[in-house]
Amino acid sequence: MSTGVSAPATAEQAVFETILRDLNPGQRAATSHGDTPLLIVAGAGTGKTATLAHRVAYLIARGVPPGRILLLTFTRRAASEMLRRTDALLRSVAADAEGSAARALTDGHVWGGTFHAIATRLLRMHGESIGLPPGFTVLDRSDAEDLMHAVRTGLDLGGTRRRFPQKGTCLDIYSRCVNAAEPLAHVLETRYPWCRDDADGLKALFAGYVERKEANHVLDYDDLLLFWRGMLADPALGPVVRGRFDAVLVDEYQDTNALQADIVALLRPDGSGVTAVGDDAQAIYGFRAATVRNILDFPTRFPDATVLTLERNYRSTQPILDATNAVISQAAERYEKDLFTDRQGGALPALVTCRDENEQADYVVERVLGHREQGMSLKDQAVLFRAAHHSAVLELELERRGVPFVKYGGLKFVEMAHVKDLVAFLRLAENPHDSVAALRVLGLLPGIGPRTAGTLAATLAEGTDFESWVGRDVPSATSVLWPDFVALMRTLASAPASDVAGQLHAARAFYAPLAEHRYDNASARLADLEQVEALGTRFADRTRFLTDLTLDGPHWTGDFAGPPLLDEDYLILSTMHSAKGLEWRAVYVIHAADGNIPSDMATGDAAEIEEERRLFYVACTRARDVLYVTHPLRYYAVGRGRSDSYGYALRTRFIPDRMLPLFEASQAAPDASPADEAAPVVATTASIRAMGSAMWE
DNA sequence: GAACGGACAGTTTGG
DNA sequence: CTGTCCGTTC
Repeated sequence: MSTGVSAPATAEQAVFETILRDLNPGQRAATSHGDTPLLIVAGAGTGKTATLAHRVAYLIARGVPPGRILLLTFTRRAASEMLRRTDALLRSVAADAEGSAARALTDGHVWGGTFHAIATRLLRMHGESIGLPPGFTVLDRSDAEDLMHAVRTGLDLGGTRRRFPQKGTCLDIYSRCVNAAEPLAHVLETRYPWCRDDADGLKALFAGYVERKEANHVLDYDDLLLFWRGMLADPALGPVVRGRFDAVLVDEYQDTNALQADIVALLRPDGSGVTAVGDDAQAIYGFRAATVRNILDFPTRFPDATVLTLERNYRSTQPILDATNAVISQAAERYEKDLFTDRQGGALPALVTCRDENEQADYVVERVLGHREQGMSLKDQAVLFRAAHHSAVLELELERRGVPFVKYGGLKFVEMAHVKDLVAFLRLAENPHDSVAALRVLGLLPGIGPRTAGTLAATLAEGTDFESWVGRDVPSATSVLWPDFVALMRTLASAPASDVAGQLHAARAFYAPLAEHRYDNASARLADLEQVEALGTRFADRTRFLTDLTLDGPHWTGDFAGPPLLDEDYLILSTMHSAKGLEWRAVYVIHAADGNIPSDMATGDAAEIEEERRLFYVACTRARDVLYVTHPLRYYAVGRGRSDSYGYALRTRFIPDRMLPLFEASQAAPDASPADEAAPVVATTASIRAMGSAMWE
């Protein structure tokens, strides 16, 4: 106990008390837990983010320097949210405390970010000692596919004669092997049985891919983790990297993979200072080799681990919780958790049947505007769906009615072809060995196809600058532009790295006429490029710009050409995956039909269906006050042209009939003609035509 | 031989 | 809307 007169001790006590003040007993225990390994199993809405933020604050108050705390999250959005809360907490604590204590609390920065972003930072600092080129650049998913494709073509594996897995599939298989630490044969056997016969080809392909990455001075997403682990496993370098951190906190631990769990264990071999937070009921990244085993095995990996469970839900009303508890209770295996709340009031979640997608869109827009009239801003509401394209009809309706929205997930701004084109100029200037960037940029020039581009890229890679391109013999169609192009590249390569916007401007000036020739809707695309240039002004140097764009580019798409103004109100549209960790007062889960959730792309085995169930659970548990689950009965045939054929869809299997009492079931348009609803037509024009053709075939 | 333009098909989730 | 295939043009 304190001697009673020591003022600092008292002040310290006061600081701890302030940090713990607003927490419940479970959160308090987690926040103030000592140095032994800690696993917090936290149900949806139980204040997981708050607890982690408080724990970081508590560690700092206890004297751990902020710069020695590593906070690993799943998205940068989550990291900045958590750090913001930690910071606010420390500031309020510091305001009460004495001056010297206050300074210590707000001094220095916590290392916060995704595994990939932190890996990049550490590799830039220490990578050279394991032979990593200092100027390495990072390939995003589509760059990696491009490289895989180039290698496959080089090995003559992709020809039309033989069937060989698509480049995307090849990359998935490769990535699975690396992230799950499973041998190729096993991955093929268990997950890609139709590629079993291509094992030899894939091995050759992967070897070539790895070789090319090395020669190109590039790392893909998987490499970032692989090299981070490699540094930690090195007897000389490991202790150096490890020695940077006293505490490692991992959010969304259920969605980490074997490689990431290794990294955590290598950072803190005895587990001291490790805090992992997760919920096995919300594991939704199995397709990316995440494994719930990391949570389940945590106590085995760290025998002196403490496991705490948070069950008190602060987010949702009891009726919403009853429904979501029922959804997850059907899961085949899980840690029993029963979430409860004090928020007893509130309506049953709505389960709304719509005749078709258009009616669903109408219904959602009506409800959104209705809630807004009652004082719920658009930002307090979100529409969630399984796949990015599921919001297409809704987006049109929102645009038609002038409702602003921002869409998360799906094709990102930086993944659009013209944006990638522009950025590729800077990437090539940054790293002339990057053949993916080189091929992309060269391919833009008239007269240059894959072949010529390959030769030119190879010449470039022999040197370190663009001299070898000066005065080079190029196809006649290229010769007019070539000198300007080479001049541009030389300018970019020698330009001060700090002037990102200036470099983008120069590249844009060169690229604009090429884009106009290439695209029909060039003006819209050129407007996007101005946004990229504006984005560039926010970065201090080119390396950061390129890295951040690759690892965490802007996520918005939709009716905004750029980021919405902060004071503007807008509706959130998001994939269920991107909604993870977030919450809104009103949530609309649309397309809750079998085939969409569970996606018929993911009904291969029981484990996949279980993951879809958890995904649906994640979506529904985002709701605080009101939850709508809607599903159209009728889906018109997709594809080009107007087709009058359609099929029927059933309500998602995750809400079986016996769960109906937990919902308020209704029709989106109660005025529908009774005949239409009473006897649903089962025939489709397609099925009738099929019957017809069956007669004469 | 290489590039280009037109036609056509497929399209989960994400760092 | 992008990737891919194929016939035509340089």
